[in-house]
Amino acid sequence: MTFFTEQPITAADKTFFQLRKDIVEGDVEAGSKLSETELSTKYAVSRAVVREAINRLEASHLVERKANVGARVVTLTAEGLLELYQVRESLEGMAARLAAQNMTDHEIADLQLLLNSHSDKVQSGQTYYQEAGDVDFHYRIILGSKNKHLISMLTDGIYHLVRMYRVQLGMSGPRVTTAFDEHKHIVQAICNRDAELAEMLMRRHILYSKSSIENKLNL
Amino acid sequence: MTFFTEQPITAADKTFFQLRKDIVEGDVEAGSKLSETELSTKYAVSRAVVREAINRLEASHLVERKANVGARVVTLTAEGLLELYQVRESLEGMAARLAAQNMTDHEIADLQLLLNSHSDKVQSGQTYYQEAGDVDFHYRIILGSKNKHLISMLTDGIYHLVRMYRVQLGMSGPRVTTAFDEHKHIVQAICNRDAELAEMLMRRHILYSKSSIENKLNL
DNA sequence: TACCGCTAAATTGTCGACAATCTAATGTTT
DNA sequence: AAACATTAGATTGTCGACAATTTAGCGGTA
Repeated sequence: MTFFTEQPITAADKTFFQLRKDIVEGDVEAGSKLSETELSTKYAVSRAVVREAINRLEASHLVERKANVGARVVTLTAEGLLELYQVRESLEGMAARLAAQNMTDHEIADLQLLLNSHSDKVQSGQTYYQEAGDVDFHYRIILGSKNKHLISMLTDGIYHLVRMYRVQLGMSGPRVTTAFDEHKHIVQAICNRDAELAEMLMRRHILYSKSSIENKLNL
Repeated sequence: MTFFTEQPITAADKTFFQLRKDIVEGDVEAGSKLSETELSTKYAVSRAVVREAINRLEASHLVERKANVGARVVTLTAEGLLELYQVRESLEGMAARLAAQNMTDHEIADLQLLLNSHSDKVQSGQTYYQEAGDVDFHYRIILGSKNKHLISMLTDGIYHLVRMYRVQLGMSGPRVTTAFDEHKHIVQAICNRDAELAEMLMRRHILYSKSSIENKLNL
């Protein structure tokens, strides 16, 4: 998932996006070492751009780096999932609250349209589009918060990690049917400009989402 | 303020820390352009390490970068301050809640010792150490949350920006006397393992802190 | 005068080579 | 045999040079 707003300019951009995709989708194994020379031949660029890409991945918390030693892809653990969803619950709850205050009427109307299109797809059983739709839904609310730091922390940092857990633990999409109703209620709260309710519903929604993953993992 | 846990290894580390300090303390003006060649001569390193330092500063949200154009130090605005404290309130509130759950008894005892030493200094009117003490206080609670993502977001990202606002807007330290009492109550809540209260008190504490800055700025 | 294209200077992006550091294997000593 | 020192290989860190892009100034044209 490369968010539609960000498009690569330099070679370092392209390498970063590609490498991030490969990591999130598991083509580069979790926990594996990232050799700079190896990657530079693999992606046909110089070591300098690979280094820049790795630096950005480190800032995204997708790899960990030690000076004079190298970078490794993060490993997925149950504690990591717990910590991740703790901050996600707090941040996205806040995003929903701010979105209820700051989204324009037009943006809210668009959000409802998005939800309706999802409704059609859910009823016709197209689970394939569900994940992208879910990401899109959350993404719009995050942007709707209009808070630069919040947006950056979630879209640059947290979200790709969330996706990494989802993809690699074999959850093609979130709980399809029930999650849709939760989305609906959140949008309703935002539409009513009920900030506190929107936050609470979003927090609960993410809590459910975490439980769903945990159950499938029998942690 | 360079946190005591992080010590520079490579030249890029040193340059990053130095440049961050210069930006936060205003020696490099807010909004000014960061010329790579200029900085490389100034700090006596190659452009490559300057580029890496700038990349990290970008990840810290202290500079903004545009491809093929360059990097500029962020500008301080009233909206920026509002957005910053919104996320700070949420994140540090969360940190206090988790700290009440996850800090060891020993860590809590240490925190109380720190507070006592502050008490002495406040009574003897040593406002000079107040800011460092305040940072240290918040820093320990953040670490006490034991949540890797939360720690990283606050110490790597948010905190240096907060300090940049404080320093450049001429607030040598936070509201000395009243803030100390607030700290005391927060520690008390943590000591009682009262997570909800700790969160609430921390949020309020930060809210007051924001108001204090806003008043001094007559925004 | 205002607008457009062009050129030249300056700046950023990329590259390959060299230096510094770590790692692992080998050999040495107790 | 175990612990330590040494050394060779590989990997990361740093550097200066070149390529690509942007920016600003100049001249030309409507």
